[in-house]
This record gives sequence, C-alpha cells and structure tokens, in this order.
Amino acid sequence: MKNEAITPRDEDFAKWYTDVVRAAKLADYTSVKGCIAIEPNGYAIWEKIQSIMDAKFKELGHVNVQMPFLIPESLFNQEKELIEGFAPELLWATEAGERKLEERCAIRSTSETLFCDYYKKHITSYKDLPKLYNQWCNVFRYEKETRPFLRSREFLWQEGHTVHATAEEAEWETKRMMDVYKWFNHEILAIPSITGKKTEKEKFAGAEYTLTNEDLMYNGVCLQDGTSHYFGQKFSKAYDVKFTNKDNKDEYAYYTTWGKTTRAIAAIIMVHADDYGLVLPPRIAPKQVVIIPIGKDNEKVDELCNKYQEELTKTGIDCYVDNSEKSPGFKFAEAEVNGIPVRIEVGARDLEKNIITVARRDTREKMEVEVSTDIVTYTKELLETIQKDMYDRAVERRDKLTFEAHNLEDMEKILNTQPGFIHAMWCGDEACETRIKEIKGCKSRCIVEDGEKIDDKCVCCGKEAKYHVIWGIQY
RNA sequence: CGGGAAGUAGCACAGCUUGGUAGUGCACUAGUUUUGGGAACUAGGGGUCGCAGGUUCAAAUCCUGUCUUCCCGACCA
Repeated sequence: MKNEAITPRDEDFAKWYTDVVRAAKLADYTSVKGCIAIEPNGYAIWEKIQSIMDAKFKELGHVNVQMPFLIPESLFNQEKELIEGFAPELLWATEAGERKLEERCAIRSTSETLFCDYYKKHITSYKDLPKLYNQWCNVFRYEKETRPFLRSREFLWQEGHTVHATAEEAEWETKRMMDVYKWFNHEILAIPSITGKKTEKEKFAGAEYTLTNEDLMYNGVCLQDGTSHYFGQKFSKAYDVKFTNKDNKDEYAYYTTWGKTTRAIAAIIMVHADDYGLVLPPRIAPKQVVIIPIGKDNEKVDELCNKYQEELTKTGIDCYVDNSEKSPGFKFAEAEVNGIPVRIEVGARDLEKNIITVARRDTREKMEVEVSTDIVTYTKELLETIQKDMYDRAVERRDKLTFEAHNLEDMEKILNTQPGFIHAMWCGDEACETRIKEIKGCKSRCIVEDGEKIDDKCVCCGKEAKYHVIWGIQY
C-alpha cells in the first residue's frame, strides 16, 4: 500500500525528506524558528545513538561533564579565529526585562572556550593529563535556512574535549575518535561513510586540521556527519592552558575536540528511507520487532504473541505487541512508516496451517514461517541479515554515485547530470577550490589519506597535483 | 540576507476575484457491527480564518506591516 502522505522520493527529494520525518512522527515544527520538537519516535533514535556511542566513549576512557549554556564575550574573544569563524552564527544574550547579565554572553554554539577556561584551572602537571572529557548537550547556531535534523538552530550533540601532554598523543586521539565515528556509521547506522582531512578552507575555525566523516545521500548530495579536530597548542596558548612537563618546564597542552549531532538522524533517513517511510537499520532501531495479532479475542493468537514477546525480550531484542484497537492493515502501515525492521504477523487463519508471517521492512518481503521454528534464532538472524543487506545496498549506491574527474569539463558534466562523490586531484591552491565552487556550489569534502594518484595534474589549473580530494555538493 | 510560494479545525484543502450566518474530506468522541494492507454505519465535538494595525455599517475576503513554514541561492554540524 503506497503511502499517500509521502511525496515520492524521485519526484521531490526535499519534500520526501520532510514527509518521512512527519509521517514517522520523528519531529514537529514549533513556534520557535529553526528549533524542532523531537517527538518520542525521533528521540528514541537519539537515545539509542547516545547509549551506543556513550558506551564506546567510556570504554575508551572518556567521562561526561556538563558546562554552562552561556559563554561570556570576553572568554570568546580570547581566540581570534574562533570568534571570527563563529561570529555570524552567534546569538547574544544580554538581558531579560529588568534582569541583566553581568556580561554579554553568547548562547553556546560550541564549548571550546568553556573547556579551556576549566582546564586552565585544573591542569598543573603532566600527571594531570590526559583529560578525556565529553559532554552531551544542546547548542545554538543562528542558521538562516533550517530543516528538521538536517540543519536546525538548536541541535543536540556530543562534544568531546581532550587535552594531552604531547602532540603525538593528541593526534592519536583525533584519529582514534574519527575511527569511532566511522565504526559507528558503518557498523551501527549501515552508512558507508568516507573519512579524510578537510582542506584549509573547510577546516574548523582555529583548528590545526579537521578530520571529517562524509556520508552520501540517496540523491548524491554529501553530508558531513561527525568531525574530529586537532588544535595543537593553538587554543591552549589563547586560553593559557599550561602544565609542567617531565623536565620541569612549562608547556602548553595539546587539545582535541570531536563531535557528532542529531544530524545523524537526517543521514539515516536520506540513506535508507523509501517511499513507504522510514527504514531503520536494526542496530539503531529503538523497536526492532513489532508483533501484530490478527483475529479478535482469539486465545491462541494472543498466547503466541505474548510468548514471542517474552522470548525475544529475554534475549535483548526490543519488541512489542501492537494490541491497539486499529485494524491489522493500519498496524502494518504504521509499522512500515515508522521503519520497524521486522514485523511478525500472528493470524488465526495462519495458525490453522501452523504458520506465522514475518515481514522485513527493508525489502518489504513477506515470509511464511512454521510455528515450530525457534523464533529467537530466526529473528536474530533476520535482523543481522537486514543490517548487512542495508549496508551492502548503501555501499552499492555510494559506489554507483562515485566518479572520477580529470578536468573541469568532467566535473561540470558530472555535477550537471548526477552529483555524488567526485574524486579528483588538486594542487592545494585555494583559488582552485574557489573556482570549482562556482560549479553548482561544489566543495571539497575531504583529502583522501594515502589516496592513490589519479592524475599528475590539478583538475582545475593543470599545475602539479598534491592531493587526492573528494568533491561534492553538500547539505 | 536576496528570489519565489504558502499560512482558514489535529492534517489536506475550498471559500477571497465581486466584503454580508465558517465549509468539505481525513482525523477525533460515543455506540454498534467489524478485523489478513490504513474498516462500516449512526450520532456528536472542535476554528478570535498566522499575528498586529487600517478601510468599512460589516473583513477569512480589500490595504499596510509583521511572524512562520517550504523551495532556490549565500552561510553552516
């Protein structure tokens, strides 16, 4: 049954996206521009993202803290590049009625300033290092065009802020956290992201360098989804974060930050969802299985539903029985639009033949299963299969939308027909980046680490090429 | 912030040109019958027409301003 509330994906991708968000009840608009109400279905996904990532952070030795929501202007001003980079997005709070703040404060857009201010007081010796802190919070950036999850003014994220005694260790941390994001996207979200280093033009304001995680959406548009920054001593010099090293000398600390946001939910939608609604990879689905009874007041049906629910829950599978008064057809459609990976239909008619029906959301395939089958093993295997198949399909689509450009004409042709990840060589000159941006706003996504040499010459100016870069149109 | 479109019941829309009792479908509530892909019938409830001014005897309708949402740019996770 085609969902009429959802605009077909190939007809209007932007409209399809917001239709899926609304139909799956992930978020709704509020009377505050750019600030969404994340609804239970959407927040449950975020909670699952949090729980998996948080467990990973803790496993790696990070601890959670919470910093203030307001940042004094004087503190912000200590780092020139940061304030310049963020100035257009900052919202300043000064007073509310007759109550005035002691100092003009920015609503936090990112918390480097506050962490540095804190670390400055708490680090004296190399023995205090490293500090591996993370915070889960909301931030506010004054965005002009907003869309649910994809780009909102207020959004939720985690920001890790670590300080180290040596550059090597800090760089290792930067890389290691990028690997965590990559692992998370590949293994949990079934999104085959690519990672690499941002160019000078695209890096975070004030960073020595920025590592990035880039996803490719169904329509070939790129999405930055997770970054890890190496600041070297830049911030610690600006904020005076010093420690005494082993040689009894003062040294500025080495600083890293890394973050991932609710935008990941946008990525899940734009990579996996279809014309029937949301499709959730089993490992991130808050509810992995829905059991739908068919046939009213049928003892056998109810009994089997409850038995399945109990057995599946016991093995750690998130499932529930849909006992609402709705018709079976309604329940099917609702489970589908909400993206629940597996649907078990227990019907009176089927039971006479000693079977049940199992449907997988990703392919919408229905299977008849003998009642005697061990439902736990069957479901576990099916969930794993779905996870793997979703990943494989995403890889296939990404590869289909991956191109090589050897000159500007190639680039233009690709961008005008079907955008995607465009591999091309670059001389390293910012002028060439600017020139390429003139083509449909195409930007460098990342420099491929250890990327193979496609050409000797820069795709733009023809001079000697230094870097293998992936280019694309971004959200 | 530039260019375009739209705001009327929870949702989708009609009514506006030519001012005169607030409409339709879905959803909602109650009851009955139903249940294998968004059930049927009957009876109900719900709207200061985005907001603020103005014109008028009278404004959803005309005028001005403003806010929000969507699309296309510029900016960004």
